[in-house]
Amino acid sequence: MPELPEVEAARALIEARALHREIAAVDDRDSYVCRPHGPGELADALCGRTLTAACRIGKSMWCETDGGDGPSLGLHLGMAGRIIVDDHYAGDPVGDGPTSGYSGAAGHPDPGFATNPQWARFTLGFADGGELLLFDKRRLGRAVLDPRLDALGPDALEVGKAELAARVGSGAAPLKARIMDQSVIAGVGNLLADETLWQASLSPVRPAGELDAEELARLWTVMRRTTRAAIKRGGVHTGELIPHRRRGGTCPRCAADLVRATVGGRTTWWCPVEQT
DNA sequence: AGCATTGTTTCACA
DNA sequence: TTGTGAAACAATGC
Repeated sequence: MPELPEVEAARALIEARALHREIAAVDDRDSYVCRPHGPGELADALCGRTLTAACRIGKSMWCETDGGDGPSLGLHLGMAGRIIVDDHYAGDPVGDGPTSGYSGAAGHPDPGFATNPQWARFTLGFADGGELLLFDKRRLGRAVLDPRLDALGPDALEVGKAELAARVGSGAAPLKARIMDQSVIAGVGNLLADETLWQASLSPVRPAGELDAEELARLWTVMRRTTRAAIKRGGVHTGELIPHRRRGGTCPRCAADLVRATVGGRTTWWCPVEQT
Protein backbone atom coordinates (compact mmCIF):
# COMPACT_ATOMS: atom_id res chain seq x y z
CA MET A 1 0.00 0.00 0.00
CA PRO A 2 2.42 2.66 1.02
CA GLU A 3 4.55 3.91 -1.81
CA LEU A 4 6.83 6.93 -1.92
CA PRO A 5 4.07 9.50 -1.22
CA GLU A 6 2.75 7.68 1.85
CA VAL A 7 6.24 7.12 3.21
CA GLU A 8 7.08 10.77 2.69
CA ALA A 9 3.99 11.74 4.68
CA ALA A 10 5.07 9.41 7.47
CA ARG A 11 8.58 10.82 7.42
CA ALA A 12 7.27 14.36 7.62
CA LEU A 13 5.01 13.39 10.52
CA ILE A 14 7.93 11.99 12.49
CA GLU A 15 10.01 15.04 11.67
CA ALA A 16 7.27 17.37 12.83
CA ARG A 17 6.18 15.59 15.99
CA ALA A 18 8.59 12.90 17.21
CA LEU A 19 12.05 14.46 17.22
CA HIS A 20 13.89 15.50 20.38
CA ARG A 21 11.65 13.53 22.74
CA GLU A 22 13.36 11.12 25.10
CA ILE A 23 12.61 7.46 24.41
CA ALA A 24 11.60 5.85 27.70
CA ALA A 25 10.19 2.50 26.55
CA VAL A 26 10.27 0.34 23.42
CA ASP A 27 7.90 -2.47 22.51
CA ASP A 28 9.85 -4.68 20.12
CA ARG A 29 8.18 -7.96 20.97
CA ASP A 30 7.00 -8.69 17.42
CA SER A 31 9.89 -10.87 16.32
CA TYR A 32 8.76 -10.92 12.69
CA VAL A 33 8.48 -7.15 12.29
CA CYS A 34 11.70 -6.63 14.24
CA ARG A 35 13.66 -9.47 12.61
CA PRO A 36 16.51 -10.22 12.77
CA HIS A 37 16.63 -8.58 16.19
CA GLY A 38 15.71 -10.53 19.28
CA PRO A 39 13.24 -9.22 21.88
CA GLY A 40 14.70 -6.32 23.81
CA GLU A 41 17.45 -5.63 21.33
CA LEU A 42 15.88 -2.48 19.91
CA ALA A 43 14.82 -1.45 23.39
CA ASP A 44 18.35 -1.73 24.69
CA ALA A 45 19.69 0.26 21.75
CA LEU A 46 17.09 3.04 21.84
CA CYS A 47 16.00 3.68 25.41
CA GLY A 48 17.33 6.95 26.75
CA ARG A 49 18.05 8.34 23.29
CA THR A 50 16.13 10.80 21.14
CA LEU A 51 15.30 10.79 17.44
CA THR A 52 17.09 13.71 15.83
CA ALA A 53 16.32 13.37 12.11
CA ALA A 54 13.80 11.59 9.88
CA CYS A 55 15.14 10.55 6.47
CA ARG A 56 13.85 8.72 3.42
CA ILE A 57 15.00 7.19 0.17
CA GLY A 58 12.17 5.75 -1.89
CA LYS A 59 9.97 3.68 0.41
CA SER A 60 12.72 3.24 2.99
CA MET A 61 12.70 5.50 6.01
CA TRP A 62 15.03 5.80 8.94
CA CYS A 63 15.59 8.01 11.96
CA GLU A 64 18.92 9.14 13.26
CA THR A 65 19.36 9.12 17.03
CA ASP A 66 21.37 11.42 19.27
CA GLY A 67 22.53 13.56 16.38
CA GLY A 68 24.05 10.63 14.58
CA ASP A 69 25.94 9.32 17.60
CA GLY A 70 23.41 6.55 18.25
CA PRO A 71 22.13 3.76 16.05
CA SER A 72 19.68 4.61 13.29
CA LEU A 73 16.16 3.20 13.43
CA GLY A 74 14.87 1.88 10.13
CA LEU A 75 11.09 1.90 9.69
CA HIS A 76 9.52 0.32 6.63
CA LEU A 77 5.77 0.43 6.08
CA GLY A 78 5.65 -2.76 4.03
CA MET A 79 2.29 -3.47 2.43
CA ALA A 80 -0.03 -1.84 4.95
CA GLY A 81 1.96 0.12 7.51
CA ARG A 82 1.32 3.57 8.88
CA ILE A 83 3.00 5.72 11.46
CA ILE A 84 1.08 7.16 14.37
CA VAL A 85 2.58 9.81 16.64
CA ASP A 86 0.33 10.58 19.57
CA ASP A 87 -3.01 11.24 17.87
CA HIS A 88 -1.63 11.96 14.41
CA TYR A 89 -1.22 9.36 11.71
CA ALA A 90 0.38 9.03 8.27
CA GLY A 91 1.10 6.26 5.84
CA ASP A 92 -1.27 3.82 4.27
CA PRO A 93 -4.63 5.61 4.17
CA VAL A 94 -6.73 2.54 3.47
CA GLY A 95 -5.26 -0.43 5.21
CA ASP A 96 -7.10 -3.03 3.15
CA GLY A 97 -6.87 -4.34 -0.34
CA PRO A 98 -7.71 -2.37 -3.47
CA THR A 99 -11.34 -3.29 -3.03
CA SER A 100 -11.58 -0.80 -0.21
CA GLY A 101 -12.69 2.58 -1.39
CA TYR A 102 -10.54 5.55 -0.50
CA SER A 103 -12.55 8.01 1.50
CA GLY A 104 -9.77 10.25 2.67
CA ALA A 105 -11.40 13.62 2.46
CA ALA A 106 -12.50 15.15 5.74
CA GLY A 107 -12.35 13.06 8.84
CA HIS A 108 -10.48 9.87 9.36
CA PRO A 109 -10.36 7.60 6.31
CA ASP A 110 -10.29 4.49 8.47
CA PRO A 111 -12.20 4.94 11.74
CA GLY A 112 -11.41 1.36 12.69
CA PHE A 113 -7.67 1.73 12.92
CA ALA A 114 -7.54 3.16 16.39
CA THR A 115 -9.72 0.42 17.80
CA ASN A 116 -7.38 -2.40 16.88
CA PRO A 117 -4.41 -2.00 19.18
CA GLN A 118 -3.14 -5.47 18.30
CA TRP A 119 -1.99 -4.02 15.00
CA ALA A 120 0.61 -1.84 16.75
CA ARG A 121 3.68 -3.87 15.79
CA PHE A 122 6.37 -1.61 17.21
CA THR A 123 6.16 1.22 19.71
CA LEU A 124 8.42 3.95 21.01
CA GLY A 125 7.13 5.30 24.30
CA PHE A 126 8.35 8.80 25.08
CA ALA A 127 9.22 10.12 28.53
CA ASP A 128 6.57 12.82 28.08
CA GLY A 129 3.85 10.17 27.85
CA GLY A 130 3.31 10.21 24.09
CA GLU A 131 4.23 7.47 21.68
CA LEU A 132 5.23 6.60 18.14
CA LEU A 133 3.60 3.48 16.68
CA LEU A 134 4.34 1.40 13.62
CA PHE A 135 0.79 0.32 12.96
CA ASP A 136 0.50 -2.49 10.43
CA LYS A 137 -2.47 -4.72 9.83
CA ARG A 138 -0.51 -7.01 7.52
CA ARG A 139 2.71 -7.28 9.54
CA LEU A 140 5.01 -6.95 6.55
CA GLY A 141 6.48 -3.70 7.88
CA ARG A 142 9.88 -3.61 9.51
CA ALA A 143 11.61 -1.97 12.44
CA VAL A 144 15.34 -2.56 12.36
CA LEU A 145 18.55 -1.01 13.63
CA ASP A 146 20.96 0.49 11.12
CA PRO A 147 19.08 -0.56 7.99
CA ARG A 148 21.10 -1.27 4.86
CA LEU A 149 20.37 1.27 2.17
CA ASP A 150 23.13 0.46 -0.28
CA ALA A 151 20.92 -1.67 -2.55
CA LEU A 152 18.59 1.25 -3.28
CA GLY A 153 18.75 3.28 -6.45
CA PRO A 154 18.25 7.05 -6.36
CA ASP A 155 14.96 8.37 -5.03
CA ALA A 156 12.32 8.83 -7.72
CA LEU A 157 12.07 12.54 -6.89
CA GLU A 158 15.82 13.12 -6.73
CA VAL A 159 17.05 11.25 -9.79
CA GLY A 160 18.28 13.41 -12.65
CA LYS A 161 16.93 13.18 -16.16
CA ALA A 162 20.08 11.71 -17.68
CA GLU A 163 20.56 9.33 -14.76
CA LEU A 164 17.03 8.01 -15.07
CA ALA A 165 17.49 7.45 -18.79
CA ALA A 166 20.71 5.55 -18.18
CA ARG A 167 19.30 3.40 -15.39
CA VAL A 168 15.85 2.65 -16.78
CA GLY A 169 16.55 2.52 -20.48
CA SER A 170 18.24 -0.86 -20.65
CA GLY A 171 17.44 -4.53 -20.19
CA ALA A 172 14.86 -6.88 -21.59
CA ALA A 173 12.48 -6.71 -18.63
CA PRO A 174 9.17 -4.90 -19.11
CA LEU A 175 9.29 -1.17 -18.50
CA LYS A 176 7.00 -1.47 -15.50
CA ALA A 177 9.22 -4.06 -13.83
CA ARG A 178 12.18 -1.79 -14.43
CA ILE A 179 10.70 1.28 -12.75
CA MET A 180 9.44 -0.82 -9.82
CA ASP A 181 12.90 -2.31 -9.27
CA GLN A 182 14.02 -0.47 -6.13
CA SER A 183 17.69 -0.89 -7.07
CA VAL A 184 17.04 1.00 -10.31
CA ILE A 185 14.75 3.75 -8.96
CA ALA A 186 13.56 3.90 -5.36
CA GLY A 187 9.98 4.70 -4.46
CA VAL A 188 7.72 3.55 -7.28
CA GLY A 189 5.26 0.81 -6.36
CA ASN A 190 2.51 -0.93 -8.26
CA LEU A 191 -0.07 1.84 -8.26
CA LEU A 192 2.34 4.69 -8.87
CA ALA A 193 3.82 2.68 -11.74
CA ASP A 194 0.44 2.17 -13.41
CA GLU A 195 -0.48 5.83 -12.92
CA THR A 196 2.85 7.13 -14.19
CA LEU A 197 2.90 4.94 -17.29
CA TRP A 198 -0.67 5.87 -18.11
CA GLN A 199 0.09 9.59 -17.66
CA ALA A 200 3.15 9.17 -19.88
CA SER A 201 1.30 7.08 -22.51
CA LEU A 202 3.93 4.35 -22.26
CA SER A 203 3.14 0.64 -22.37
CA PRO A 204 4.10 -1.25 -19.23
CA VAL A 205 5.06 -4.32 -21.28
CA ARG A 206 7.55 -2.67 -23.60
CA PRO A 207 11.10 -3.94 -23.00
CA ALA A 208 12.78 -1.09 -21.13
CA GLY A 209 15.79 -1.17 -23.42
CA GLU A 210 13.63 -0.30 -26.42
CA LEU A 211 12.65 3.15 -25.22
CA ASP A 212 14.12 6.07 -27.12
CA ALA A 213 15.51 9.28 -25.64
CA GLU A 214 12.28 11.21 -26.01
CA GLU A 215 10.27 8.53 -24.24
CA LEU A 216 12.75 8.34 -21.36
CA ALA A 217 12.69 12.11 -21.00
CA ARG A 218 8.90 12.02 -20.93
CA LEU A 219 8.98 9.30 -18.29
CA TRP A 220 11.26 11.40 -16.10
CA THR A 221 9.03 14.46 -16.35
CA VAL A 222 5.80 12.56 -15.76
CA MET A 223 7.13 10.40 -12.93
CA ARG A 224 8.14 13.48 -10.97
CA ARG A 225 4.84 15.19 -11.66
CA THR A 226 2.65 12.23 -10.68
CA THR A 227 4.71 11.52 -7.57
CA ARG A 228 4.60 15.12 -6.38
CA ALA A 229 0.88 15.28 -7.12
CA ALA A 230 0.29 12.13 -5.05
CA ILE A 231 2.16 13.64 -2.11
CA LYS A 232 0.19 16.85 -2.35
CA ARG A 233 -3.19 15.13 -2.69
CA GLY A 234 -2.59 12.60 0.05
CA GLY A 235 -1.47 9.33 -1.51
CA VAL A 236 -1.20 7.18 -4.60
CA HIS A 237 -4.93 6.47 -4.39
CA THR A 238 -5.62 9.97 -5.64
CA GLY A 239 -4.26 9.17 -9.09
CA GLU A 240 -6.50 9.68 -12.08
CA LEU A 241 -6.20 6.13 -13.40
CA ILE A 242 -6.47 4.36 -10.06
CA PRO A 243 -10.29 4.32 -9.72
CA HIS A 244 -10.50 2.68 -13.15
CA ARG A 245 -8.24 -0.26 -12.24
CA ARG A 246 -11.09 -2.73 -11.90
CA ARG A 247 -13.14 -5.13 -13.94
CA GLY A 248 -14.90 -3.22 -16.67
CA GLY A 249 -12.65 -0.19 -16.18
CA THR A 250 -12.11 2.16 -19.10
CA CYS A 251 -9.49 4.74 -19.99
CA PRO A 252 -10.44 8.12 -18.44
CA ARG A 253 -9.15 9.86 -21.57
CA CYS A 254 -10.30 7.78 -24.53
CA ALA A 255 -12.81 5.39 -22.92
CA ALA A 256 -11.15 2.28 -24.35
CA ASP A 257 -11.42 -0.85 -22.25
CA LEU A 258 -8.40 -1.16 -19.98
CA VAL A 259 -6.27 -4.27 -20.22
CA ARG A 260 -5.38 -6.33 -17.15
CA ALA A 261 -2.34 -8.58 -16.92
CA THR A 262 0.43 -9.55 -14.53
CA VAL A 263 3.55 -7.53 -15.29
CA GLY A 264 6.59 -7.50 -13.08
CA GLY A 265 4.79 -9.89 -10.77
CA ARG A 266 1.95 -7.48 -10.07
CA THR A 267 -1.53 -6.86 -11.40
CA THR A 268 -1.25 -4.20 -14.06
CA TRP A 269 -3.90 -2.14 -15.80
CA TRP A 270 -3.30 -0.02 -18.88
CA CYS A 271 -4.90 1.53 -21.93
CA PRO A 272 -3.98 -0.53 -24.99
CA VAL A 273 -4.89 2.33 -27.34
CA GLU A 274 -2.91 5.20 -25.86
CA GLN A 275 -0.07 3.45 -24.06
CA THR A 276 2.38 2.31 -26.72
C1' DA B 1 -13.13 -22.19 0.25
C1' DG B 2 -10.27 -19.94 -2.56
C1' DC B 3 -8.56 -15.95 -4.44
C1' DA B 4 -7.05 -11.34 -4.31
C1' DT B 5 -4.05 -7.54 -2.25
C1' DT B 6 -0.43 -0.92 -3.15
C1' DG B 7 6.19 -4.59 -0.64
C1' DT B 8 10.47 -7.19 -0.05
C1' DT B 9 13.39 -11.17 -0.07
C1' DT B 10 14.86 -15.52 -1.66
C1' DC B 11 15.52 -18.89 -4.91
C1' DA B 12 15.78 -21.18 -9.51
C1' DC B 13 17.18 -20.74 -14.03
C1' DA B 14 19.13 -19.19 -18.45
C1' DT C 1 28.14 -13.35 -12.82
C1' DT C 2 24.03 -11.07 -14.19
C1' DG C 3 19.34 -10.47 -15.36
C1' DT C 4 14.79 -12.09 -14.96
C1' DG C 5 10.65 -14.12 -13.01
C1' DA C 6 8.07 -16.86 -9.69
C1' DA C 7 7.16 -18.05 -5.01
C1' DA C 8 7.08 -17.15 -0.14
C1' DC C 9 6.20 -14.15 3.54
C1' DA C 10 1.55 -12.36 7.06
C1' DA C 11 -2.95 -11.09 7.40
C1' DT C 12 -7.26 -9.73 5.85
C1' DG C 13 -11.39 -8.94 2.82
C1' DC C 14 -14.44 -10.38 -0.91
